[in-house]
Amino acid sequence: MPPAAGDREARREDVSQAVWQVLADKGFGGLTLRAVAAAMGVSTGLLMHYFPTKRALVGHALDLLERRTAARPRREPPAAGLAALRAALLDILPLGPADVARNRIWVSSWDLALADDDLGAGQAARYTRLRSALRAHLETARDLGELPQDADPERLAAGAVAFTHGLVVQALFDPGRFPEDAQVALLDGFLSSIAARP
Amino acid sequence: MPPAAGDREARREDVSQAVWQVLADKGFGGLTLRAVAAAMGVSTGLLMHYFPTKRALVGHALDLLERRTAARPRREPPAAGLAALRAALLDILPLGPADVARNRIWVSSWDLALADDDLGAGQAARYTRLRSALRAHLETARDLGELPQDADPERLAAGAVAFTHGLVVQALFDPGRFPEDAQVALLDGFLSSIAARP
DNA sequence: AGGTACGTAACGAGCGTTCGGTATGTAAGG
DNA sequence: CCTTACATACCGAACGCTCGTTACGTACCT
Repeated sequence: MPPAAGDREARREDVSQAVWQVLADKGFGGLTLRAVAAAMGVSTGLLMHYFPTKRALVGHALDLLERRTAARPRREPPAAGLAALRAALLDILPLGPADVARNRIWVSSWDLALADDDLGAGQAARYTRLRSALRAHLETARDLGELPQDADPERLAAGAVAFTHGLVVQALFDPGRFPEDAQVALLDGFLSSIAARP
Repeated sequence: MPPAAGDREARREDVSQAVWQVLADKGFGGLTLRAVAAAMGVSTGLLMHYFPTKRALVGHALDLLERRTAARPRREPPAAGLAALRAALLDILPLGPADVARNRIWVSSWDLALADDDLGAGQAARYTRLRSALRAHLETARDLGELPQDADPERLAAGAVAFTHGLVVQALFDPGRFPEDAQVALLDGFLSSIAARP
């Protein structure tokens, strides 16, 4: 049996965490193997021991970030429909330091994703998945009478994604102007604007 | 008198255009002086003749892109208020190839801007300027009765910027799913959702 | 013993930048 | 009008550095 067998995947996760740290700090322009190794206090040789190439190392870090994001603790939706949509969107916004770092990494990755067909397709697929998850909440909301009966859930889902991610970008660049309560107020304003009015 | 005096700034613009071309094609990760020189069919020596450093070259290209964007021909607002807001937002969306390239460059620049304090502050200032331009239209719209009387123009401006730029990002990654008419339909849906209802 | 887990050192490529050289033009001197 | 002087415009090669990657050595575990 190889020594410390089960640790191998754990080490790869450690490396990915260091990648996240460097990315959140310096962006993709400053992401070098030496910087990642320095962030871990190890040598670049270790990195190449666990990943065949830099691309694989970055790919694993982004994949793992997505899986961790999907599996992270979420807000309990207090009710179905619009309340659940609100909870899902609040989970996206950069309201805490961890969310800021996560969003920063995704926004930074767009430069690479727009130039690399594979990564670009992955990003597009992520958006499609997000829209269909939100669409479920919007369909429920419509059936509950929280939306106009003629509302188009797919279009509203795309709009909700647009609004939320556009807010993410503004908040990342100007956190002073978009503190937690300002982001929540903007989101609530958007949600009440799409809601059916009495 | 120096020979061909007035041409100097024109050459710097030529270089900046080549920078745009490389950025739209390969992103910041592929932006090298050799790539820019190759796109112009000149040597890297020429680039250093007109710019002291790569950072200055990139800075000039982004500055010039912003000025060109501000001075580009715009849609005639058919009326004041919401119609003017609609025209302004349509001018932002990637509805044609030129707008796609321009937006692609800005989105790509976010990786650099999030890591560089100067560029980040510039991006934040751009957002502030855009919001206040849109706020003017929203104030007019409110005064015209197109919005609820208690509408908050600054908050709505931030929301409109968020919606529009979030849509830009989705459209860049999935142009097949967001053709021109889909983007316009989404925008019109957003605008009618914030409008006062009869 | 032998395979795993590293560290250390080095390689070749590509980067931003520097340097010397050449061509071209204007400006001044005779 | 021709010559000299000098700045500008640009090229091609090269420098020093950093990058991703490779090769090799060593310690440890089984």
